[in-house]
Amino acid sequence: MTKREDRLKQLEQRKRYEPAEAEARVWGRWEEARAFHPEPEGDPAENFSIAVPPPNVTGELHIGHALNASIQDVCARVARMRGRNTKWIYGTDHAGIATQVKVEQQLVDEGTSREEIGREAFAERVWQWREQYGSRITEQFRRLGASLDIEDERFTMDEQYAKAVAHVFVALYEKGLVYRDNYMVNWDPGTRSAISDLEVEQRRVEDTLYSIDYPLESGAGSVTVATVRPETMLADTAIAVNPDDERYTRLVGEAATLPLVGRRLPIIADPHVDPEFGTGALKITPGHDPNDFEIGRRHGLEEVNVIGEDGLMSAAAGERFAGMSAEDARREVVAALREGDSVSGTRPYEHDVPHSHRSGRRIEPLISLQWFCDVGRLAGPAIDAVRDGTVRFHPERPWTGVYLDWMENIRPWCISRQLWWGHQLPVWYRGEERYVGVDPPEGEGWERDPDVLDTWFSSGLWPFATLGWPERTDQLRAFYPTDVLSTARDIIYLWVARMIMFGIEFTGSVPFSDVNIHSVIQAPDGRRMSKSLGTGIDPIQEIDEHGADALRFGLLAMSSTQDVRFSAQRVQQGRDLANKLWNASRLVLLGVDPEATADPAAAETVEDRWIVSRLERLTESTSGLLEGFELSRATLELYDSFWSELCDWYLELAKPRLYSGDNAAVSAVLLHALERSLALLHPAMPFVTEEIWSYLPGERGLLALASWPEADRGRIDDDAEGRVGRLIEAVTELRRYRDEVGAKASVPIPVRVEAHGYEELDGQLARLARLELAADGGDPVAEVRVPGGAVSILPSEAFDPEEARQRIAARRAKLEGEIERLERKLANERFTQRAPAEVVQAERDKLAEYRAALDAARA
RNA sequence: GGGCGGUUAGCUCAGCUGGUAGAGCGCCUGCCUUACAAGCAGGAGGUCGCUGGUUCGAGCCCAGCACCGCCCACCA
Repeated sequence: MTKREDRLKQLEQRKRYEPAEAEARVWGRWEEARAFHPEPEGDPAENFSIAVPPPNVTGELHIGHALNASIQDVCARVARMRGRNTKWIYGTDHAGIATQVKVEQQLVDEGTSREEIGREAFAERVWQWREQYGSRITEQFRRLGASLDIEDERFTMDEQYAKAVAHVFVALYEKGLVYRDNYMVNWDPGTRSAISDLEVEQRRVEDTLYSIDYPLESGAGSVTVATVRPETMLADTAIAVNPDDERYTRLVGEAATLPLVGRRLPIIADPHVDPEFGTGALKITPGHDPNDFEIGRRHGLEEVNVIGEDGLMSAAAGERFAGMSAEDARREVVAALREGDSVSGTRPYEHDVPHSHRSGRRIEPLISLQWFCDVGRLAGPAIDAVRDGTVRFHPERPWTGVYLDWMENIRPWCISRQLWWGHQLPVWYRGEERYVGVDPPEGEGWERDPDVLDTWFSSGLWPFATLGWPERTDQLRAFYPTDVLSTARDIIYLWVARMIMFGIEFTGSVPFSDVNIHSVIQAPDGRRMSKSLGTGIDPIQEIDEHGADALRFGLLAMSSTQDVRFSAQRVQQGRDLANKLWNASRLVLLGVDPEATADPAAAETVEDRWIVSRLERLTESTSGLLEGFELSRATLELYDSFWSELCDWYLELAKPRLYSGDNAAVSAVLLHALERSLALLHPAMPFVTEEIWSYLPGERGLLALASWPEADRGRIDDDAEGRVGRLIEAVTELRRYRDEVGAKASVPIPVRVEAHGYEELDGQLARLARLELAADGGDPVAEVRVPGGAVSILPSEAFDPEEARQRIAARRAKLEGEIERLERKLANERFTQRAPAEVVQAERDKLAEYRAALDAARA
């Protein structure tokens, strides 16, 4: 037995596609060939590169990662097949807060804490954690078939990467774009760190709104203010009213006395105050409220801090309250005010309150000494790049607008974090001296700033820092700028915008030209998919059950431009398609002439020309859809064409010739159709297509490295498409007739074809519709309209004539209804006069067709 | 408070520049037809959220309303 015969025997025995077994083997072949590891040759214009959004090192692949990986893999595989030197940049993110929290939890479980073991030991623990779990996500990407350059893995805390981060910080500092300032920040009591505006989320909260009377200094009564946070009154430094509020005009310039504290509070006028709210008088607490902070700076007010970074009341709160938690202080302050009879009212009050996205704790606005990045000055070129199309969002609407709106109103970014895991600031202090530099300062006595950078600061450098920037490496020269970035919408501001800003600022070019924003996949019941809710779906489990190709197909098919619910049926559809591909391939490969090779030019019949033509159209359309990132449409169209056209029609049409002695031509066409289908489906379903590819005759390399088909318009054949199209319609009509009149499946019906256009196809018509062609045979008992005429049904025992009569009556009724509708439409002068001539003509043609059909149905 | 998106067959979703609605799954009927029962053939099922408007003609355009969801926002 030759090797080839052995392979075919194997194929014959494998009646089902078993993904688990095939996938491991196929991955091995790719890896052995180092198919996804490019050499840094050529230039970015001819090469293709795409940087994966780096997952958290300690994380696991979730369904969103799986979708995004499928999308990026389609892009990478198509580019690779097009012969472009393709690099899909791989790596993970140190994910400051998220990782630190996990490791801290581990320490707590061991009965210790990060404070106890110290900063250095803590960092070591995190690195250990990474060693332990860092490879898990890589393995998961493998299972999915993602053609990442896994050999060349990066990590945002790598030494080289850290150097890039420090370099950027220092450069921005030297330009004055990074600075240290005492400013109001979002303090997260949970992580005990400042966080940026983007890490804050609003939550609906039930509070109590207290009305408090502040006596006027003049002794002439009091001013009543409203607050949900009475404990902050201890830090009040003014009372503000609206300048147009006539009730208070007289009081502006006077002062009130702060109860419990005795501080003198000037009464000031500021347009921020809404006269409609409460009494129209607002207590101003510049130290603990972002609005009041702004008002305070406008009016040069004193900034008092009564709540510390530990969440406890500070000494400035006074002896009575110092050391209490803010919550305790609230109760005590209210009690004290009540003693003084200063509380004039309370009412329940529901409003939005900022919370930490990370810890879930209520944000404590504080004035704190932090580092900021003046992104406003980096935004200009990043806005222009999107405006002029250098960077394009897909879909363009609404994301271009979303991006631009945010960028145009961008505010300073607080970049320092009071954490231990992350890029420590390259800043040192010695007394009043400050040193900022990539390398540590010379000399004794320098102390390094303990803060680390916001994780998104380092992520913002991802597309170029992964390639070795700021060194001018071969990788950078070959693959930067990258081509595509794909992500969900939730990190457009956090990540995408910052990459564009940093990319332009530091490399002089945008980091990518196309940004694909994909769906967010929700749980099947419409809730958010999340581990804590128990609504998550594990992609690896899906792969175990249905295969990677099935999951990939399902995800690509279900995603679109809007959020979608996870659809198990789509995954199943993918599994079915993989199996269908497998079995259709068995039919072809086991039946084909052993000497044959794929050749569309071998087409000898109209149906051969038809499938060749259809495949060219499919090729053209698939390429177009993929270029426009319409992956869902592309995937579903491929499914439909392969299943309905190639399998349901062409394979059935080809069978008689395939099984005849003279099957050389049909073999060549079948192999062509199979090769073309495998190539087009490979980016979406790489495993099964690669597996089948290995069974094709002849010496051939990997499908992953084969060339992407280019549509040949010269092979598009309108005549063949028209004729086979009519054949399909006729067969369907006749099958429906058979079914309706209850003809037994196994008994052919005698007929006489009285239609033109079936010259080379009447044999196929008879076979597929199970007819017996007769030249004569007496008077027909019925007629079935088919394109180009009718098929007369001759008397036989194949069905019940009464059934047939009823069917004809029903058909006549339907046709009469249609005719009436069209007649009415065409009698309407406003339609015939105003509608375009071709539309009117089309309606007339349709009417004529229906009338002819009705006429024929009289038989 | 501002903005964006959704509402189409029992379920999940398509529907490009307006010309009498599509897919998968599910359902019904008939088939183990030698690639595939994870299959084949046929079928039923929709007043396209509501109300107006523009148009010869609206799922598609305009206005308003209802419900659902998301994003942004410094009214205590």
